[in-house]
Amino acid sequence: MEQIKTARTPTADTDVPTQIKNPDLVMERRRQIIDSTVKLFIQHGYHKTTTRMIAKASNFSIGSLYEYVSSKEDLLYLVCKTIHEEVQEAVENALSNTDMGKEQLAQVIRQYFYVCDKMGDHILLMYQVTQFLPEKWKAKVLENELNITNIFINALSSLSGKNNFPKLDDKILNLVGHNISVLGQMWAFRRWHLKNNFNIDDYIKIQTDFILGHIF
Amino acid sequence: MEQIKTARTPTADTDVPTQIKNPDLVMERRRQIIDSTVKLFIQHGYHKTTTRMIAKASNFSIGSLYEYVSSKEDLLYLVCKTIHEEVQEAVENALSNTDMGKEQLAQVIRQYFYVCDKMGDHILLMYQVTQFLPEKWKAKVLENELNITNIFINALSSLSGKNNFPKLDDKILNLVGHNISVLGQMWAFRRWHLKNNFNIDDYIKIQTDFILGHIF
DNA sequence: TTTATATGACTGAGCGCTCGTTCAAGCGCG
DNA sequence: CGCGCTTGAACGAGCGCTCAGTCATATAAA
Repeated sequence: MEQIKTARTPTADTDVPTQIKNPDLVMERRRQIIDSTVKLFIQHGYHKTTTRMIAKASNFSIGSLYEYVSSKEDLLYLVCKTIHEEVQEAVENALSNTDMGKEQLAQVIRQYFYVCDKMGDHILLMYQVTQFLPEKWKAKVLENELNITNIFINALSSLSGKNNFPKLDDKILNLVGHNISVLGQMWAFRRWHLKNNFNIDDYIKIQTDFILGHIF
Repeated sequence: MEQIKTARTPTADTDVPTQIKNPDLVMERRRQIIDSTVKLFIQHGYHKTTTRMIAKASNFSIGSLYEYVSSKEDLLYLVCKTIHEEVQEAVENALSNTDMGKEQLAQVIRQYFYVCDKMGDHILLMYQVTQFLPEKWKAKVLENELNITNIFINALSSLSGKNNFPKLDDKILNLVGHNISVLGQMWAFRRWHLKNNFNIDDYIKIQTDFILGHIF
């Protein structure tokens, strides 16, 4: 089975317009802005965070904020994109160049679940906030989400039929990939219950057994 | 393992205050209001749905609306509660009185997944909207969510160690119950991708294999 | 070096508008 | 009349976003 391409996003955010001429300045300032905005969105949610709060937290005037970003919705998109980039990078780092085996897959899962633990607030934020994106941005964000899931699907399919693993249908591999994605995120969005009963290592152990149990 | 109690909610909504004296009238009118509100929330989301829209859709004046419900947030709570009641009832109906076996569990899962399919919009709404509840209501809603999950956990534990099924740790059963819950909901909140690749029966088949594969 | 001019990042008062909520007045029935 | 219920105009807090203006710095001319 051929690998699904994961479209890599350019580091520059050319898709969101700005009034400022100097591109380096745009990068730097947007960093500041996005960082403060993520914190505020996590703390107060999207709607209760005002553009004035964002400006203040990033040490700008509102006017200045709107030189770097053309609307609150565009800013939301930048936030989502940044979070996805961070998750994707972390998971890709867990992929070794060595052949994929059962143990390597477990490693990737572990790494991903650790990211979900570390970035729990961010994952929750994504779930809460995607709905407010205008359609054009929403499509991009779902594409990014799919890119991450595809990492798992590719990992799975690269060991399907190899060694002593059964050759599995693409549909099944696809769905299992999604399951891995979602079971990681579940640690974030059900933490109100899970954290009372498990620590992250318990969770990883049981879920890895759960996932691998079926297939092998 | 003893069954976890699923606290049954009273049908009357005594927790949300009203100005109207006649309780039957309150029940009837609130039904109307909640029904229209669910539709509007699904269509436009919580914030873009105005109280005026709600009033108009339920054939009330805004003033009247506020006689039956004390705030938009309270109304949101009633909506969430109603949705949970509907899901819970449907799943409980799938529980037969006969002893739980592998096939019975599969039936419960199937029934639940069908509910998730039918109520996809509602499930999505719950995910989008819980965050806007004031703390006191949020706790209640999460409790209701847990009640539904506990149905699965109880079903699982009632066949743990029986017949030729392995005796499993409570922690594992607990987590698998949550997995069933979430994998059902996943059909709703990832439908933007899943519906392109599966129909609900494919989905149920593969996911049931996935879930049962680990345990037995 | 000094002076004039141009550039563009930055400022914040304020505009236009929306929305949740209230309340004084009205209505119909016993 | 009194009571229960209904009405919708009015309120005012709060929001995203704009734009006329300031000021530090770069460049050009004298």
